[in-house]
Amino acid sequence: MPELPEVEAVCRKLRAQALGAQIVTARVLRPSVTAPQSARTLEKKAAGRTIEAVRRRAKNILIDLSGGLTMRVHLRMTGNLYVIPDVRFHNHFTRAWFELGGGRGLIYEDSRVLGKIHLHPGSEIDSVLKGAGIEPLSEEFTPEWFIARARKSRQPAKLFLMDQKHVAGLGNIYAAEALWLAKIDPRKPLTRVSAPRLTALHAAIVSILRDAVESAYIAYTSPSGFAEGDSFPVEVYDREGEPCRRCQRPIRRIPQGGRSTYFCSGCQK
DNA sequence: TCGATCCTGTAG
DNA sequence: CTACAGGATCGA
Repeated sequence: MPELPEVEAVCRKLRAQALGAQIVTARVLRPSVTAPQSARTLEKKAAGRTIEAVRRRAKNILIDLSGGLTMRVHLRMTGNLYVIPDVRFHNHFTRAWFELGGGRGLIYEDSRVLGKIHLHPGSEIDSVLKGAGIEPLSEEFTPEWFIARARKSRQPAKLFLMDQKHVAGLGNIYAAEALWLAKIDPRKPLTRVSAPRLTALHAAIVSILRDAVESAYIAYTSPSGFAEGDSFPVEVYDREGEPCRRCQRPIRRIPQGGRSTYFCSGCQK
């Protein structure tokens, strides 16, 4: 579920619902979620603190707590974090819950339990996140920056986009979508892509992420409270064998870095 | 740069 | 049953 847009949407919603709330009790149902940190320590240290801010850096959700502690949540593949009216009604995929004032619940659910919840002193956060690449929706992410960076890597385009140390936040879906929009072959190193086309890729990344944040936010704000999957209109992802909407040739699926890459070999050169 | 690994659910 | 999953890390 989560790439940058979904993580951003989760943050926005948490801000609207949990800012200023106190964590009355914390409970970790699956200790592997906090490993290598101690689940009991998180339970003890989070209890009694107030949620002062909710921020996002790369795909990390940063929840600043009173007393100078920050709870860092990484959703990985199947994690989700949201508020429910009554903490007692969490489902069986819940791996940790936090009782908020008034009996509401901040729920961390994660069917595959690949995600993480870690506690850090506020002073430690910068060093923990220092490996994360540039924020693609920030002012600093310019075409010039992107072209310079792309020229330094010989990775295939798709792997470059998914490598969090370059640009933070793109995942398997939006990396493929951006390459389709910019008409770039995912196997081709960006060192061999022209500057105009890299500029197009930069623009594709920004516009896709912007749109996807809105789609994800709308999906999460839908009547059900939170939604499974958003309605962002994908052009290639999970469309193997279906016709490319530009040139009608069938979308292909190939393995790259142990993941599936979807693309159109007709118009992505 | 590839493969295995973390863990569980679901689709074919 | 097998394959695969919107992520990231580690060792060969």
